Amino acid sequence: MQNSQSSSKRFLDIIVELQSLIKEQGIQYGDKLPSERHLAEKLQVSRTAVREALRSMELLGLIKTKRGEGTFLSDFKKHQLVEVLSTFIMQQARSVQDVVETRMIHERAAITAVTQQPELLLLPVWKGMQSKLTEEDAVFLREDMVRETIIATENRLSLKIWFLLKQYSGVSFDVAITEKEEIAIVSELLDEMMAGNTKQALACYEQWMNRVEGERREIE
Amino acid sequence: MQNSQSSSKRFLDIIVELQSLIKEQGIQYGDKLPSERHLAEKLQVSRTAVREALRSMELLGLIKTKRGEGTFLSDFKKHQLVEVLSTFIMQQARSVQDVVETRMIHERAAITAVTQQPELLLLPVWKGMQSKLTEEDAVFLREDMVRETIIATENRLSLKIWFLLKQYSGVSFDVAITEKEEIAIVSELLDEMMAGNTKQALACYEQWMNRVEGERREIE
DNA sequence: AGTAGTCAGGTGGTCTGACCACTTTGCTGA
DNA sequence: TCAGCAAAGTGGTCAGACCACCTGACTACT
Repeated sequence: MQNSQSSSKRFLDIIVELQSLIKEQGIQYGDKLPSERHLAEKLQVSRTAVREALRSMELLGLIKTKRGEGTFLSDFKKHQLVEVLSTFIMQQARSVQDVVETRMIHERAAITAVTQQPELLLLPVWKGMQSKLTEEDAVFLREDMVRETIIATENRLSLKIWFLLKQYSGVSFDVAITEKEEIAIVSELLDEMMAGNTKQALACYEQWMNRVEGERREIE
Repeated sequence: MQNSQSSSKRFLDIIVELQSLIKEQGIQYGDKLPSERHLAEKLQVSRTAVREALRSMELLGLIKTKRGEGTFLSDFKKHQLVEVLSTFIMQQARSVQDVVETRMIHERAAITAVTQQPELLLLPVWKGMQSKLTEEDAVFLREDMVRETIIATENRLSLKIWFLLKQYSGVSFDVAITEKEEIAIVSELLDEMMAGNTKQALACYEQWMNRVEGERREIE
């Protein structure tokens, strides 16, 4: 993906050039990169500009630098990850709806996974949730409930993605639904989950989301 | 000169100092930061060093710079996004299995979404896939098939996440299943999808994955 | 021969001072 | 009054200079 802005971001161009250079020369992970001075000459920019690009890449974990020795290409997979993620971040999510929808994808998947693995239903967390439901405030319920569900799946990657999406999409779960209603729905969801009824649990979830959504429409 | 033996990464220190400075002065998202020259003087470092730190932060989306105007603290949500992302990136996914499973989460979600939206089933892509199935190699089938499905959902974020997960988990889809078998399964999956049978389509998908997985175990 | 010491060259880390391009501000003069 | 312009301030870039550190070759002594 070319960023194609009015090219005010020189150091971004340099990063791109650097990556294609790495590809061309077949530099492997752990190998040494050309020195800053050589890169500056090769790319026809100042060493300052090269360094700004390198420092950015270093902060992202793409490279590692050792004083007196040189700059080394870091691990492969981090590389790919960061590339796409950072591109996405720069371009900004096209719509908030994408973020919300993707978050819900992970939430549905967690509910499905938990209800289909009987051993996960024996975890003490669920009973704790049930008792809390009758006592406490409903404001944090959603967060706790879903988080615990995803934690139960033991997929840390999914958990992290969900976590960041949640922060990104913001939290505004206090309108358009009363606490009583929400408690009722969540309680039903929890019951269905513990009963191992995937379909019914998902239905509860959808109902819940329908009540809760719609308030975030004019955020952007 | 009070540096530095212990942590030779000056620009990292500067980032930390910058963030505490932001906190102290109560700078809000969207507010203007002190100019590079002022920061250099305040932190008792050169403007070069300040710039290296700022460029790193910019690549992470923490700040935005406008020539002739100044440097601005970026939006809150992006901030969180990047923070979590970078943490994740640094720590590395715990296991390859997480990545595979998360990828499959997105794939299942796409299949479900498409089969439940009749208008998406009218897209010409599917018929194109069907005809290709009888002609070409099966090697790229999986990739094409799944990608088109996710594209059809029009969730760009999910697509990007899937794309990076795919790269991350690597591709080794040519063993443990013959081309003929794979074509048969994919063909069935496609048929079920076009018929709008969510459940059957997902069942096909699971069957497919079961045949294809298991070969990637000793990659890492 | 083998070892310790020295030294030159390369590397990243930092700094200085100087331009450039751009925006805002405010002053000037008609 | 207000259009126009100059100055100041900002980020963007550059060249050149040190510094701290590492490596490797060379030297000199044992």
